[in-house]
Amino acid sequence: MENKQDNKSLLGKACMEEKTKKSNGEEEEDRDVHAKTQKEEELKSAKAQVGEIREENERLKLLLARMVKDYQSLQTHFSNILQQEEIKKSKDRSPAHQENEEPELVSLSLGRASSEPKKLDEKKNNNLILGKEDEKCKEVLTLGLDRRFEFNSTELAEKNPSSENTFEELKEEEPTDIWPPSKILKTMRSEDEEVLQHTNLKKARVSVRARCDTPTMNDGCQWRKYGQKTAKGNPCPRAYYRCTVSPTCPVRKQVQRWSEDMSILITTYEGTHNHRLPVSATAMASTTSAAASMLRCHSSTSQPGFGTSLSASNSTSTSADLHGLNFTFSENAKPHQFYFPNSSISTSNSHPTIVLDLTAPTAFSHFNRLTAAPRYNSPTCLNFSSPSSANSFEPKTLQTSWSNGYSNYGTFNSYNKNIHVGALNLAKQQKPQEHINQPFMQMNNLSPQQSLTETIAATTKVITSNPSFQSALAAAISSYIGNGGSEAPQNQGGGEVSGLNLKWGESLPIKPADSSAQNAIGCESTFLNKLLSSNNPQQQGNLSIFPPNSLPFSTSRSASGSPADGKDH
DNA sequence: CGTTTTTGACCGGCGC
DNA sequence: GCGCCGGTCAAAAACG
Repeated sequence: MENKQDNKSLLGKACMEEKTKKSNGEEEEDRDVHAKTQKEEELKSAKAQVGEIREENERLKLLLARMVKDYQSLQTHFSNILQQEEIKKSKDRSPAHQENEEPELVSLSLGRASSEPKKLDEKKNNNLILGKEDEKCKEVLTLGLDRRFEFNSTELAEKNPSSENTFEELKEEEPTDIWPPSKILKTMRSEDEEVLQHTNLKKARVSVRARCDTPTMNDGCQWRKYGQKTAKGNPCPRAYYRCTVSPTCPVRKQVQRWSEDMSILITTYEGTHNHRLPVSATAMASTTSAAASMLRCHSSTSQPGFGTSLSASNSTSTSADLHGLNFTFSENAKPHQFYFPNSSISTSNSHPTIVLDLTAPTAFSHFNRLTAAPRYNSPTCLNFSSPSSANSFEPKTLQTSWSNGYSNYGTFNSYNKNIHVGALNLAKQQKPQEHINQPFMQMNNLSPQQSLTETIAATTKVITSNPSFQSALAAAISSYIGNGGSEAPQNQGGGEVSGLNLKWGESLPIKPADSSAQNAIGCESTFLNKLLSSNNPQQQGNLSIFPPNSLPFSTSRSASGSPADGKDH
């Protein structure tokens, strides 16, 4: 480079000296020098670009190396703990011993991923957890990365629509079970945890109860009915649906009218989508995922009667599976609680179930009766019937089509921006004869649409806007970003969490779920979506959310024009 | 004709 | 072991 510059200056000097000669041949020579200079500048900029790319490459390599390292350390932990478990199982464990161990198990299991009961056992000091928390957090997050790899692969597959197999192939390797890590971890947990894991393996369920005049709730996903049964204790048949967005998607849902108030539809979701969701489906998905993750937290704590809150002493960690993304985070030193509005948690069933009651306040009395019913046998019934209008995140306008899907667009006004979100359409237009419970709806004075709008917003909002939830999430993210986050590029479409400039999310082109979606409304009432919604004015019609199956802190800016998302068939 | 729904059969878990 | 029950399968029917 320097030589070239020298040459350039020499040439320029020579040029100046000989200018007086003014011969034609010399002018041509002058032009040649200019051209050379231009080429050299181009070369320079190109080299600079290459350098930047190299740097980026290095950063990515470092990130990958870190991930691999974390994975390996976890594997080491795994084998160590497995050995210790073997040794321990050979001994008879006294109940007292179990009791002593339990608090630690609680603390660890909350993070869902971690696996170090024995390590901590050695320390015999809960406070030390605080010191170890960061490390734990890293590991926890690392476990989450397993999932993120999966999602990343999805992203890759979407980036390369021609290679659709990418995701499929990876999926074959990935367990399609809802809680893949739990399978791995199962063997290395204590017996108590194994029970808990077992319940998780039995698939946590999120039951959403909402007023709905259609046979099925319009949650944005595509479902195919595969069975119907009349369950005991309810004259209304229970319909079984499976998600058909992806052929391998394990998600099922059951839909049943509540026998005591047939205007209320009970939709029970089970599983996590292993594919990208249409934007219109993210509202419900995020709600149920958050609830499910809370349920996992709940089930992984063995505190009695804590249905009203999830709390633990000293240190807690919790995980959230948002849009299929596993977030596991910890919060130190201070107990925090997650309140579930209108929700109840039941672990007495074979399947741990959390019930989100999205019926209007008017229906709340029913809900109370319901939760007292033996089937749900819930210790708790939380009233959230909404008072939270004070919440600054409350959207000024919200619409939903979960009840009928007649209106066109859901718009919420947030941060002084109108964000038009995708249509939430799920339900196909119903045939008249399918409105089996219409009379009940006619009896219902409250507009189902309105009530559902308010309640779904409130539900998600309360779950996700809980300061503890946010701070825990923010702590986890900042912890992660703090570790590797310098590599995280600036995301123009990122959202902010708890005041942290955490850039995340990915812009998803909004696309109606299908043709009928244009007549459906978007119900992006979830606080999460708002939280993660894009402030990116450049991408009209795009909404930055947690991409269902993508790297949460994606380094990719590929969102725009991704051909794969929201594709309905 | 391809896709979805219906519906009886089948299966596995659980309690007795 | 038996029966009940929830859940799934799969062939047939219905639908677009």
